[in-house]
Amino acid sequence: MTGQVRTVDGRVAGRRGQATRQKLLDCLSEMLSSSPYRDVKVIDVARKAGTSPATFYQYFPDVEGAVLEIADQMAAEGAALAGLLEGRSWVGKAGWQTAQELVDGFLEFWRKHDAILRVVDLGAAEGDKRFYKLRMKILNSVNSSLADAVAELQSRGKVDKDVNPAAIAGSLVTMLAAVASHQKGFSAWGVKPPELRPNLALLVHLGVTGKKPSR
Amino acid sequence: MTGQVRTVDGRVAGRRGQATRQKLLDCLSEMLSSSPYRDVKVIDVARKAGTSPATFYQYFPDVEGAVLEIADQMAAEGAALAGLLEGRSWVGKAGWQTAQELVDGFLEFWRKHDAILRVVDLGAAEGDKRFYKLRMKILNSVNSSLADAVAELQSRGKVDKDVNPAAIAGSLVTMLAAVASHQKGFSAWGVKPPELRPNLALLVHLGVTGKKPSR
DNA sequence: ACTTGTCCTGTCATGCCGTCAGCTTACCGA
DNA sequence: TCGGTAAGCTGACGGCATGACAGGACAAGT
Repeated sequence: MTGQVRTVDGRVAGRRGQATRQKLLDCLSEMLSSSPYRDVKVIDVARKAGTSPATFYQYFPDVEGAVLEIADQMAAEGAALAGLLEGRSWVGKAGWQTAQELVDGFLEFWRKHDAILRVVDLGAAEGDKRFYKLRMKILNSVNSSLADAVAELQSRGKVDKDVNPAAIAGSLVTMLAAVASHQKGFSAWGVKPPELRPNLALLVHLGVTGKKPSR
Repeated sequence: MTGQVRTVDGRVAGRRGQATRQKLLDCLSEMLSSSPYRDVKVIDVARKAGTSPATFYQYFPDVEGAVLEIADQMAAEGAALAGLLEGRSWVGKAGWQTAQELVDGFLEFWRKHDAILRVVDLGAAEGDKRFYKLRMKILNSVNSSLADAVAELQSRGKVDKDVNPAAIAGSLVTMLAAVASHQKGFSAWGVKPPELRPNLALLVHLGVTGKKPSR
Protein backbone atom coordinates (compact mmCIF):
# COMPACT_ATOMS: atom_id res chain seq x y z
CA MET A 1 0.00 0.00 0.00
CA THR A 2 2.70 2.49 0.92
CA GLY A 3 4.13 3.16 -2.52
CA GLN A 4 7.86 2.59 -2.61
CA VAL A 5 10.09 5.60 -2.18
CA ARG A 6 11.52 6.55 -5.52
CA THR A 7 14.18 8.94 -6.73
CA VAL A 8 13.31 11.63 -9.25
CA ASP A 9 14.71 9.51 -12.08
CA GLY A 10 12.63 6.52 -11.12
CA ARG A 11 14.96 4.26 -9.18
CA VAL A 12 13.70 2.70 -5.98
CA ALA A 13 15.51 3.95 -2.91
CA GLY A 14 17.30 1.42 -0.74
CA ARG A 15 18.22 1.61 2.90
CA ARG A 16 21.09 4.03 2.50
CA GLY A 17 19.17 6.18 0.06
CA GLN A 18 16.22 6.51 2.37
CA ALA A 19 18.51 7.52 5.20
CA THR A 20 20.05 10.28 3.09
CA ARG A 21 16.65 11.39 1.95
CA GLN A 22 15.40 11.61 5.51
CA LYS A 23 18.51 13.47 6.59
CA LEU A 24 17.87 16.05 3.88
CA LEU A 25 14.29 16.41 5.09
CA ASP A 26 15.43 16.85 8.68
CA CYS A 27 17.97 19.48 7.72
CA LEU A 28 15.42 21.32 5.60
CA SER A 29 13.02 21.25 8.50
CA GLU A 30 15.68 22.75 10.72
CA MET A 31 16.53 25.46 8.19
CA LEU A 32 12.89 26.43 7.94
CA SER A 33 12.86 27.03 11.67
CA SER A 34 15.93 29.20 11.63
CA SER A 35 15.67 31.29 8.50
CA PRO A 36 12.98 32.89 6.35
CA TYR A 37 11.34 30.57 3.83
CA ARG A 38 12.40 32.82 1.00
CA ASP A 39 16.06 32.46 1.93
CA VAL A 40 16.22 28.70 2.27
CA LYS A 41 18.58 27.50 -0.46
CA VAL A 42 19.12 23.98 -1.71
CA ILE A 43 22.85 24.37 -1.33
CA ASP A 44 22.55 25.23 2.35
CA VAL A 45 20.35 22.24 3.06
CA ALA A 46 22.77 19.97 1.23
CA ARG A 47 25.77 21.40 3.06
CA LYS A 48 24.07 20.97 6.41
CA ALA A 49 23.31 17.35 5.54
CA GLY A 50 26.94 16.79 4.56
CA THR A 51 26.10 16.04 0.97
CA SER A 52 25.97 17.83 -2.37
CA PRO A 53 23.17 19.77 -4.06
CA ALA A 54 23.01 17.16 -6.80
CA THR A 55 22.00 14.61 -4.22
CA PHE A 56 19.15 16.78 -3.12
CA TYR A 57 17.82 16.92 -6.65
CA GLN A 58 18.00 13.18 -6.85
CA TYR A 59 15.27 12.88 -4.23
CA PHE A 60 13.23 16.04 -4.65
CA PRO A 61 12.24 18.13 -7.67
CA ASP A 62 12.80 21.34 -5.69
CA VAL A 63 12.54 22.87 -2.23
CA GLU A 64 8.77 23.02 -2.50
CA GLY A 65 8.62 19.31 -3.23
CA ALA A 66 10.62 18.48 -0.15
CA VAL A 67 8.46 20.78 1.97
CA LEU A 68 5.38 18.92 0.79
CA GLU A 69 7.00 15.70 1.89
CA ILE A 70 7.68 17.00 5.39
CA ALA A 71 4.19 18.40 5.61
CA ASP A 72 2.80 15.05 4.57
CA GLN A 73 4.59 13.26 7.40
CA MET A 74 3.25 15.88 9.78
CA ALA A 75 -0.28 15.56 8.45
CA ALA A 76 -0.27 11.91 9.38
CA GLU A 77 0.65 12.85 12.91
CA GLY A 78 -2.02 15.55 12.84
CA ALA A 79 -4.74 12.99 12.48
CA ALA A 80 -4.28 12.44 16.21
CA LEU A 81 -5.86 15.83 16.79
CA ALA A 82 -9.22 14.27 16.05
CA GLY A 83 -8.79 12.22 19.19
CA LEU A 84 -9.18 15.43 21.19
CA LEU A 85 -12.85 15.46 20.26
CA GLU A 86 -13.66 11.78 19.89
CA GLY A 87 -16.75 11.03 21.94
CA ARG A 88 -16.52 14.26 23.92
CA SER A 89 -19.50 16.09 25.32
CA TRP A 90 -20.21 19.77 24.84
CA VAL A 91 -22.70 20.02 27.66
CA GLY A 92 -22.17 21.40 31.16
CA LYS A 93 -18.78 21.18 32.86
CA ALA A 94 -17.66 18.46 30.46
CA GLY A 95 -18.17 20.94 27.61
CA TRP A 96 -15.82 23.42 29.18
CA GLN A 97 -13.28 20.64 29.67
CA THR A 98 -13.59 19.63 26.03
CA ALA A 99 -13.01 23.17 24.83
CA GLN A 100 -9.97 23.61 27.02
CA GLU A 101 -8.37 20.37 25.94
CA LEU A 102 -9.02 21.09 22.29
CA VAL A 103 -7.29 24.45 22.60
CA ASP A 104 -4.36 22.96 24.49
CA GLY A 105 -3.85 20.15 22.02
CA PHE A 106 -4.12 22.44 19.08
CA LEU A 107 -1.69 25.04 20.38
CA GLU A 108 0.75 22.30 21.31
CA PHE A 109 0.63 20.71 17.88
CA TRP A 110 1.07 24.05 16.18
CA ARG A 111 3.97 25.06 18.36
CA LYS A 112 5.71 21.82 17.62
CA HIS A 113 5.39 22.21 13.87
CA ASP A 114 5.19 25.96 13.51
CA ALA A 115 7.88 26.36 10.87
CA ILE A 116 6.43 23.90 8.40
CA LEU A 117 2.87 24.97 9.09
CA ARG A 118 3.75 28.56 8.22
CA VAL A 119 4.87 27.42 4.82
CA VAL A 120 1.83 25.23 4.29
CA ASP A 121 -0.39 28.16 5.22
CA LEU A 122 1.37 30.42 2.78
CA GLY A 123 1.15 27.90 -0.02
CA ALA A 124 -2.54 27.35 0.65
CA ALA A 125 -3.25 31.08 0.77
CA GLU A 126 -1.41 31.50 -2.52
CA GLY A 127 -3.82 29.03 -4.05
CA ASP A 128 -1.48 26.08 -4.52
CA LYS A 129 -3.75 23.05 -4.54
CA ARG A 130 -1.19 20.68 -3.10
CA PHE A 131 -0.64 22.80 0.01
CA TYR A 132 -4.25 23.56 0.22
CA LYS A 133 -5.24 19.90 0.26
CA LEU A 134 -2.59 19.19 2.84
CA ARG A 135 -3.91 21.96 5.06
CA MET A 136 -7.35 20.43 4.73
CA LYS A 137 -6.05 17.03 5.65
CA ILE A 138 -4.66 18.41 8.90
CA LEU A 139 -7.60 20.57 9.83
CA ASN A 140 -10.32 18.32 8.52
CA SER A 141 -10.30 15.87 11.37
CA VAL A 142 -10.89 18.60 13.92
CA ASN A 143 -13.11 20.59 11.64
CA SER A 144 -15.57 17.84 10.85
CA SER A 145 -15.75 16.74 14.47
CA LEU A 146 -16.56 20.29 15.47
CA ALA A 147 -19.10 20.67 12.69
CA ASP A 148 -20.75 17.43 13.78
CA ALA A 149 -20.95 18.68 17.35
CA VAL A 150 -22.63 21.90 16.25
CA ALA A 151 -25.02 20.06 13.95
CA GLU A 152 -25.95 17.67 16.71
CA LEU A 153 -26.69 20.46 19.18
CA GLN A 154 -28.63 22.15 16.43
CA SER A 155 -30.78 19.09 15.77
CA ARG A 156 -31.66 19.06 19.46
CA GLY A 157 -32.76 22.66 19.22
CA LYS A 158 -29.92 23.92 21.39
CA VAL A 159 -28.43 26.01 18.59
CA ASP A 160 -30.25 28.34 16.21
CA LYS A 161 -31.50 26.89 12.94
CA ASP A 162 -29.83 29.44 10.75
CA VAL A 163 -26.34 28.65 11.98
CA ASN A 164 -24.14 26.93 9.42
CA PRO A 165 -22.17 24.26 11.33
CA ALA A 166 -19.42 24.00 8.74
CA ALA A 167 -18.91 27.76 8.67
CA ILE A 168 -18.70 27.98 12.46
CA ALA A 169 -16.39 25.00 12.75
CA GLY A 170 -14.17 26.22 9.94
CA SER A 171 -13.91 29.68 11.44
CA LEU A 172 -13.02 28.34 14.87
CA VAL A 173 -10.41 25.96 13.53
CA THR A 174 -8.94 28.71 11.39
CA MET A 175 -8.85 30.95 14.42
CA LEU A 176 -7.00 28.35 16.49
CA ALA A 177 -4.47 27.83 13.72
CA ALA A 178 -3.87 31.54 13.20
CA VAL A 179 -3.65 32.41 16.87
CA ALA A 180 -1.18 29.57 17.33
CA SER A 181 1.12 30.92 14.64
CA HIS A 182 0.95 34.46 15.97
CA GLN A 183 1.31 33.76 19.66
CA LYS A 184 4.21 36.16 19.83
CA GLY A 185 1.99 38.92 18.51
CA PHE A 186 -0.22 38.55 21.54
CA SER A 187 2.62 39.26 23.94
CA ALA A 188 2.91 42.63 22.25
CA TRP A 189 -0.76 43.20 23.01
CA GLY A 190 0.05 42.42 26.61
CA VAL A 191 -1.47 38.95 26.56
CA LYS A 192 0.70 36.12 27.90
CA PRO A 193 0.18 32.54 26.65
CA PRO A 194 -1.32 31.28 29.94
CA GLU A 195 -3.96 34.02 29.79
CA LEU A 196 -4.62 33.33 26.15
CA ARG A 197 -5.64 29.71 26.55
CA PRO A 198 -8.78 30.05 28.68
CA ASN A 199 -10.00 32.94 26.58
CA LEU A 200 -9.59 30.92 23.40
CA ALA A 201 -11.40 28.03 25.02
CA LEU A 202 -14.19 30.42 25.92
CA LEU A 203 -14.52 31.53 22.31
CA VAL A 204 -14.59 27.95 21.11
CA HIS A 205 -17.22 27.00 23.65
CA LEU A 206 -19.32 30.04 22.79
CA GLY A 207 -19.04 29.29 19.09
CA VAL A 208 -20.00 25.64 19.37
CA THR A 209 -22.76 25.86 21.94
CA GLY A 210 -23.81 29.51 21.76
CA LYS A 211 -23.60 29.66 25.53
CA LYS A 212 -21.11 30.59 28.21
CA PRO A 213 -19.50 27.54 29.76
CA SER A 214 -20.44 26.47 33.25
CA ARG A 215 -17.25 25.84 35.15
CA MET B 1 6.98 65.30 8.84
CA THR B 2 6.84 62.79 5.99
CA GLY B 3 10.56 62.09 5.68
CA GLN B 4 11.78 62.69 2.15
CA VAL B 5 12.00 59.71 -0.15
CA ARG B 6 15.61 58.70 -0.53
CA THR B 7 17.57 56.35 -2.70
CA VAL B 8 19.66 53.62 -1.15
CA ASP B 9 22.81 55.69 -1.59
CA GLY B 10 21.31 58.67 0.15
CA ARG B 11 20.24 61.02 -2.62
CA VAL B 12 16.82 62.61 -2.41
CA ALA B 13 14.47 61.41 -5.11
CA GLY B 14 12.96 63.97 -7.46
CA ARG B 15 9.67 63.80 -9.30
CA ARG B 16 10.84 61.41 -12.00
CA GLY B 17 12.60 59.20 -9.50
CA GLN B 18 9.53 58.92 -7.32
CA ALA B 19 7.45 57.95 -10.32
CA THR B 20 9.87 55.17 -11.23
CA ARG B 21 9.97 54.04 -7.65
CA GLN B 22 6.20 53.89 -7.45
CA LYS B 23 6.02 52.02 -10.73
CA LEU B 24 8.39 49.41 -9.34
CA LEU B 25 6.21 49.09 -6.26
CA ASP B 26 3.09 48.68 -8.38
CA CYS B 27 4.70 46.03 -10.52
CA LEU B 28 5.97 44.18 -7.48
CA SER B 29 2.50 44.30 -6.01
CA GLU B 30 1.13 42.81 -9.20
CA MET B 31 3.74 40.06 -9.26
CA LEU B 32 2.91 39.11 -5.70
CA SER B 33 -0.68 38.55 -6.76
CA SER B 34 0.23 36.34 -9.66
CA SER B 35 3.12 34.22 -8.47
CA PRO B 36 4.37 32.64 -5.25
CA TYR B 37 6.34 34.95 -2.98
CA ARG B 38 9.33 32.67 -3.13
CA ASP B 39 9.51 32.98 -6.91
CA VAL B 40 9.29 36.75 -7.20
CA LYS B 41 12.61 37.92 -8.64
CA VAL B 42 13.98 41.44 -8.84
CA ILE B 43 14.73 40.98 -12.52
CA ASP B 44 11.11 40.17 -13.31
CA VAL B 45 9.81 43.17 -11.43
CA ALA B 46 12.29 45.42 -13.23
CA ARG B 47 11.39 43.98 -16.62
CA LYS B 48 7.70 44.47 -15.97
CA ALA B 49 8.36 48.08 -15.02
CA GLY B 50 10.34 48.58 -18.21
CA THR B 51 13.55 49.27 -16.37
CA SER B 52 16.66 47.44 -15.22
CA PRO B 53 17.46 45.52 -12.04
CA ALA B 54 20.06 48.12 -11.15
CA THR B 55 17.34 50.72 -10.95
CA PHE B 56 15.43 48.58 -8.51
CA TYR B 57 18.44 48.37 -6.23
CA GLN B 58 18.77 52.11 -6.33
CA TYR B 59 15.49 52.48 -4.47
CA PHE B 60 15.23 49.32 -2.40
CA PRO B 61 17.79 47.17 -0.60
CA ASP B 62 16.00 43.99 -1.72
CA VAL B 63 12.57 42.52 -2.45
CA GLU B 64 11.74 42.40 1.23
CA GLY B 65 12.48 46.10 1.59
CA ALA B 66 10.12 46.97 -1.22
CA VAL B 67 7.43 44.74 0.24
CA LEU B 68 7.70 46.60 3.52
CA GLU B 69 7.18 49.82 1.63
CA ILE B 70 4.00 48.57 -0.03
CA ALA B 71 2.75 47.24 3.24
CA ASP B 72 3.38 50.56 4.87
CA GLN B 73 1.24 52.37 2.32
CA MET B 74 -1.47 49.80 2.92
CA ALA B 75 -1.24 50.15 6.68
CA ALA B 76 -2.06 53.82 6.36
CA GLU B 77 -5.18 52.91 4.44
CA GLY B 78 -5.95 50.25 7.03
CA ALA B 79 -6.35 52.85 9.73
CA ALA B 80 -9.77 53.44 8.19
CA LEU B 81 -10.85 50.06 9.56
CA ALA B 82 -11.08 51.66 12.98
CA GLY B 83 -13.95 53.74 11.64
CA LEU B 84 -16.02 50.56 11.46
CA LEU B 85 -16.20 50.57 15.24
CA GLU B 86 -16.03 54.25 16.09
CA GLY B 87 -18.88 55.08 18.44
CA ARG B 88 -20.75 51.87 17.69
CA SER B 89 -22.99 50.08 20.12
CA TRP B 90 -22.79 46.38 20.98
CA VAL B 91 -26.22 46.23 22.56
CA GLY B 92 -29.41 44.87 21.05
CA LYS B 93 -30.05 45.08 17.32
CA ALA B 94 -27.40 47.75 16.92
CA GLY B 95 -24.88 45.24 18.24
CA TRP B 96 -25.71 42.74 15.55
CA GLN B 97 -25.42 45.48 12.97
CA THR B 98 -22.01 46.47 14.31
CA ALA B 99 -20.73 42.90 14.13
CA GLN B 100 -21.95 42.46 10.58
CA GLU B 101 -20.41 45.66 9.34
CA LEU B 102 -17.12 44.90 11.02
CA VAL B 103 -16.96 41.53 9.30
CA ASP B 104 -17.89 43.01 5.95
CA GLY B 105 -15.36 45.78 6.15
CA PHE B 106 -12.64 43.46 7.29
CA LEU B 107 -13.21 40.85 4.60
CA GLU B 108 -13.36 43.55 1.97
CA PHE B 109 -10.08 45.09 3.08
CA TRP B 110 -8.38 41.74 3.19
CA ARG B 111 -9.63 40.69 -0.20
CA LYS B 112 -8.35 43.92 -1.68
CA HIS B 113 -4.86 43.47 -0.30
CA ASP B 114 -4.62 39.72 0.02
CA ALA B 115 -1.32 39.26 -1.76
CA ILE B 116 0.64 41.71 0.32
CA LEU B 117 -1.08 40.70 3.54
CA ARG B 118 -0.05 37.08 2.97
CA VAL B 119 3.55 38.16 2.89
CA VAL B 120 3.21 40.39 5.93
CA ASP B 121 1.63 37.51 7.81
CA LEU B 122 4.45 35.18 6.86
CA GLY B 123 7.10 37.69 7.85
CA ALA B 124 5.40 38.30 11.17
CA ALA B 125 5.02 34.58 11.86
CA GLU B 126 8.70 34.09 11.05
CA GLY B 127 9.49 36.59 13.79
CA ASP B 128 10.67 39.49 11.66
CA LYS B 129 10.05 42.53 13.82
CA ARG B 130 9.48 44.91 10.93
CA PHE B 131 6.64 42.81 9.50
CA TYR B 132 5.37 42.09 12.92
CA LYS B 133 5.09 45.77 13.81
CA LEU B 134 3.40 46.48 10.52
CA ARG B 135 0.85 43.76 11.16
CA MET B 136 0.20 45.31 14.54
CA LYS B 137 -0.25 48.72 13.01
CA ILE B 138 -2.97 47.38 10.73
CA LEU B 139 -4.75 45.25 13.29
CA ASN B 140 -4.26 47.53 16.25
CA SER B 141 -6.94 50.02 15.40
CA VAL B 142 -9.60 47.33 15.23
CA ASN B 143 -8.12 45.34 18.05
CA SER B 144 -8.02 48.11 20.60
CA SER B 145 -11.52 49.26 19.70
CA LEU B 146 -12.77 45.72 20.23
CA ALA B 147 -10.85 45.35 23.46
CA ASP B 148 -12.33 48.63 24.70
CA ALA B 149 -15.80 47.43 23.86
CA VAL B 150 -15.29 44.22 25.82
CA ALA B 151 -13.75 46.07 28.76
CA GLU B 152 -16.63 48.51 28.83
CA LEU B 153 -19.24 45.75 28.85
CA GLN B 154 -17.21 44.06 31.52
CA SER B 155 -17.15 47.15 33.74
CA ARG B 156 -20.93 47.25 33.52
CA GLY B 157 -21.05 43.65 34.67
CA LYS B 158 -22.34 42.37 31.35
CA VAL B 159 -19.27 40.24 30.74
CA ASP B 160 -17.56 37.89 33.19
CA LYS B 161 -14.77 39.32 35.33
CA ASP B 162 -12.22 36.71 34.37
CA VAL B 163 -12.39 37.47 30.67
CA ASN B 164 -9.27 39.14 29.28
CA PRO B 165 -10.49 41.79 26.83
CA ALA B 166 -7.21 41.99 24.94
CA ALA B 167 -7.05 38.22 24.50
CA ILE B 168 -10.61 38.02 23.21
CA ALA B 169 -10.20 40.98 20.88
CA GLY B 170 -6.88 39.71 19.57
CA SER B 171 -8.28 36.25 18.92
CA LEU B 172 -11.29 37.62 17.08
CA VAL B 173 -9.23 39.95 14.94
CA THR B 174 -6.78 37.16 14.18
CA MET B 175 -9.69 34.95 13.23
CA LEU B 176 -11.09 37.54 10.84
CA ALA B 177 -7.70 38.01 9.22
CA ALA B 178 -7.07 34.28 8.83
CA VAL B 179 -10.54 33.44 7.57
CA ALA B 180 -10.21 36.24 5.04
CA SER B 181 -6.99 34.84 3.63
CA HIS B 182 -8.35 31.31 3.44
CA GLN B 183 -11.76 32.03 2.02
CA LYS B 184 -11.11 29.59 -0.78
CA GLY B 185 -10.55 26.86 1.75
CA PHE B 186 -14.09 27.31 2.99
CA SER B 187 -15.57 26.59 -0.41
CA ALA B 188 -13.90 23.20 -0.18
CA TRP B 189 -15.71 22.68 3.12
CA GLY B 190 -18.91 23.49 1.29
CA VAL B 191 -19.25 26.98 2.74
CA LYS B 192 -19.86 29.79 0.26
CA PRO B 193 -18.78 33.37 1.08
CA PRO B 194 -22.34 34.66 1.52
CA GLU B 195 -23.01 31.98 4.13
CA LEU B 196 -19.71 32.65 5.81
CA ARG B 197 -20.34 36.28 6.64
CA PRO B 198 -23.30 36.01 9.04
CA ASN B 199 -21.67 33.11 10.85
CA LEU B 200 -18.49 35.09 11.34
CA ALA B 201 -20.52 38.03 12.58
CA LEU B 202 -22.22 35.68 15.01
CA LEU B 203 -18.89 34.54 16.39
CA VAL B 204 -17.70 38.12 16.77
CA HIS B 205 -20.88 39.11 18.55
CA LEU B 206 -20.71 36.11 20.83
CA GLY B 207 -17.09 36.83 21.61
CA VAL B 208 -17.57 40.48 22.43
CA THR B 209 -20.85 40.33 24.34
CA GLY B 210 -21.01 36.70 25.41
CA LYS B 211 -24.58 36.59 24.14
CA LYS B 212 -26.42 35.64 20.99
CA PRO B 213 -27.41 38.68 18.95
CA SER B 214 -31.02 39.82 18.88
CA ARG B 215 -31.93 40.41 15.29
C1' DA C 1 25.87 76.57 -24.23
C1' DC C 2 27.29 75.27 -19.59
C1' DT C 3 26.75 73.55 -15.01
C1' DT C 4 24.65 70.84 -11.59
C1' DG C 5 22.38 67.30 -9.62
C1' DT C 6 19.10 63.62 -10.61
C1' DC C 7 18.25 59.41 -12.96
C1' DC C 8 19.17 55.25 -15.46
C1' DT C 9 21.82 51.35 -17.36
C1' DG C 10 25.92 48.41 -19.17
C1' DT C 11 28.89 45.59 -17.17
C1' DC C 12 31.07 42.64 -14.00
C1' DA C 13 32.24 39.40 -10.12
C1' DT C 14 29.91 36.32 -7.36
C1' DG C 15 26.98 32.66 -6.14
C1' DC C 16 22.96 29.57 -6.62
C1' DC C 17 20.24 26.56 -9.78
C1' DG C 18 19.40 22.33 -11.95
C1' DT C 19 21.42 18.66 -14.99
C1' DC C 20 24.54 15.10 -16.62
C1' DA C 21 28.06 11.81 -17.15
C1' DG C 22 30.70 9.07 -14.62
C1' DC C 23 32.68 7.23 -10.50
C1' DT C 24 32.04 4.47 -6.11
C1' DT C 25 29.54 1.36 -3.23
C1' DA C 26 26.46 -2.41 -1.91
C1' DC C 27 24.07 -6.45 -2.98
C1' DC C 28 23.38 -10.92 -5.24
C1' DG C 29 23.60 -15.08 -7.83
C1' DA C 30 26.70 -18.37 -9.86
C1' DT D 1 35.51 -15.75 -5.15
C1' DC D 2 34.05 -13.15 -8.73
C1' DG D 3 31.73 -10.47 -11.94
C1' DG D 4 27.23 -8.14 -12.88
C1' DT D 5 23.83 -4.94 -11.82
C1' DA D 6 21.56 -1.36 -9.73
C1' DA D 7 21.83 2.16 -6.09
C1' DG D 8 24.16 6.13 -4.46
C1' DC D 9 26.91 10.15 -4.81
C1' DT D 10 29.51 14.07 -6.79
C1' DG D 11 32.39 17.26 -9.85
C1' DA D 12 31.66 20.19 -13.24
C1' DC D 13 29.10 23.10 -16.27
C1' DG D 14 25.91 26.44 -18.67
C1' DG D 15 22.47 29.56 -17.24
C1' DC D 16 20.54 33.01 -14.55
C1' DA D 17 19.80 36.28 -10.46
C1' DT D 18 22.21 39.24 -7.41
C1' DG D 19 24.18 43.44 -6.06
C1' DA D 20 27.81 46.97 -6.86
C1' DC D 21 29.93 50.55 -9.63
C1' DA D 22 31.15 53.97 -12.88
C1' DG D 23 29.71 56.57 -16.33
C1' DG D 24 26.32 58.36 -19.63
C1' DA D 25 21.61 60.60 -20.41
C1' DC D 26 18.57 63.95 -19.05
C1' DA D 27 16.15 68.03 -17.04
C1' DA D 28 16.47 72.66 -14.98
C1' DG D 29 18.44 76.77 -13.97
C1' DT D 30 21.82 80.51 -15.44
